[in-house]
Amino acid sequence: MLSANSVEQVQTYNDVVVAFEAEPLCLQSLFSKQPLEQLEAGRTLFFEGDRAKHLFELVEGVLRIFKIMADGRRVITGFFYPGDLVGVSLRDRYLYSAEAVVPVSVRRFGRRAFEDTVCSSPQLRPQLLARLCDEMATAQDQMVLLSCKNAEERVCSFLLKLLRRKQGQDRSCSVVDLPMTRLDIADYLGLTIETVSRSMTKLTCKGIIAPAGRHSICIKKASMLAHLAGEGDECDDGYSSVISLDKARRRH
Amino acid sequence: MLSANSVEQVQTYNDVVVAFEAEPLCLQSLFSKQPLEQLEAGRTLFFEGDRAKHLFELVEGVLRIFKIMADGRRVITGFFYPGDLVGVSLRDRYLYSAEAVVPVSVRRFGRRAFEDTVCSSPQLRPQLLARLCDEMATAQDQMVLLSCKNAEERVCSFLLKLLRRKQGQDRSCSVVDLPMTRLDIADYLGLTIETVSRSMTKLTCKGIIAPAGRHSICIKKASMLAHLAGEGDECDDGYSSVISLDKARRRH
DNA sequence: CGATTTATTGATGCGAGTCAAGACCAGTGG
DNA sequence: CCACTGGTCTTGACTCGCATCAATAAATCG
Repeated sequence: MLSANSVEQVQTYNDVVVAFEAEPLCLQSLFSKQPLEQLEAGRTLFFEGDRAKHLFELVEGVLRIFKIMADGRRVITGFFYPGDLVGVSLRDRYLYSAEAVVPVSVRRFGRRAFEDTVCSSPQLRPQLLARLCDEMATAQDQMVLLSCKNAEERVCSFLLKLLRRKQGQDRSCSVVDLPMTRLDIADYLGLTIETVSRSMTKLTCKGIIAPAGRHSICIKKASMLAHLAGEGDECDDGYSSVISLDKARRRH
Repeated sequence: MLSANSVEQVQTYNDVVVAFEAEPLCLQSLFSKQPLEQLEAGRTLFFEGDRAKHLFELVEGVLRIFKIMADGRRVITGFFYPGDLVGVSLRDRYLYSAEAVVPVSVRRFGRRAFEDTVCSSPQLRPQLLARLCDEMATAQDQMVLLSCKNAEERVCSFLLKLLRRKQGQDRSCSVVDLPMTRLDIADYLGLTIETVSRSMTKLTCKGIIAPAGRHSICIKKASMLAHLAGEGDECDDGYSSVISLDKARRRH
């Protein structure tokens, strides 16, 4: 298995060179020749605190990324979906644990080799930076959500994010699936399962969503969802921020 | 002013070359020859959404980093202190606004030049990655705080962080100053000023802290503070996380 | 010194957590 | 096929922490 890995490694490096000359190279292509690894639902890919020897490309399935607090509470800091790279933002140890929500397949790549390859390529370097910045932006969005959105807004934000991801690949499809459990969603949104459940019931009553089995829902009114998510017209320019300083100091 | 800047730029590049050959080079040294810029308290360094043309080294003072939501609410995602680099985790636009909490002095550096210089230096590259990972780790800690800590734990965590920063430079000094207002603290911790105030009063009554003027406090019992912050023995190994899954599903 | 901003303290209400019961599923095996 | 079982989800009743509203008190500044 180890020797097989070495062979793959060489092939990958060849690919890099070829791609470097001809086609536009992307970070994922580094992984493309690595063998697929399967992980059944509920299994752990790596633990928080473990030495971070590898990065992973998630090929299929969904991962949950979480920390366990001293008192046993779990905080899910994110979900990863096919195409995502897991572990780009780490030093020598994993900052979090990663578990398979559903059966998962990943490709593995040595962190050191990854960094070396990326750093030596003027094409890949900015892509790595961009990835990190995206992660950072996502983390900040989550902080905003946790700081000052109420239960309904949180659930709407979550559903909206899933919808947009779905529509990125298949426009005009408004059925999103929720592979994770209610407990996963609750731990991600900083709520309890009961509150998540109640919020979704409320949205169903309003006709904004319609349940389609336990692990998928149909978005009936995406615009309403966006409105309720509190992500309305993101007025991010300087003037608006100055103006709004004397406005609402309310929390909910 | 512009021409003066250009001259400084050249000197900086010379420095880079010299340092590259001789002494251990750090990211801050890139800024060392840039002119100091002053910013009075309350002034904005840059706005969320502006084109990110520069990075900044904070030389003196404190910055608050925040986003304004559509309804006018403000979320402070972090504070920056002397020695910090502002803007390392950004694409082409600032993700947040930055304001001076107190009079501030910064050095400015072109983002493009910064990235080019850093990427071409094998010494600086890992430092940049490390910075980004630190930012990411900080953001995740904040997400944990916002997800499942109560008011008192949040305030304790905040004070503890300030204490540790202080002790990093001056051990055995237990008086930390709070240059920011209660409103800043509240917007950072996802609370209201009243709750922040009440929490600190409670800590005072317990003899854990003692107010020393409005903008500084004395930490009487650092260990108690750490305990109340809920950051006790961070049991981060894999086994503990498995064990604790069936434990407490409580939030406060 | 008053004027204004900022912080503290108190009274009250609401949103979400908690506790508990029941519904809706898979599976599994009789 | 149905009964049984363990797990997940929903719904209801109640509680409590923190937000809200309001009134002082303390600090800062012209």
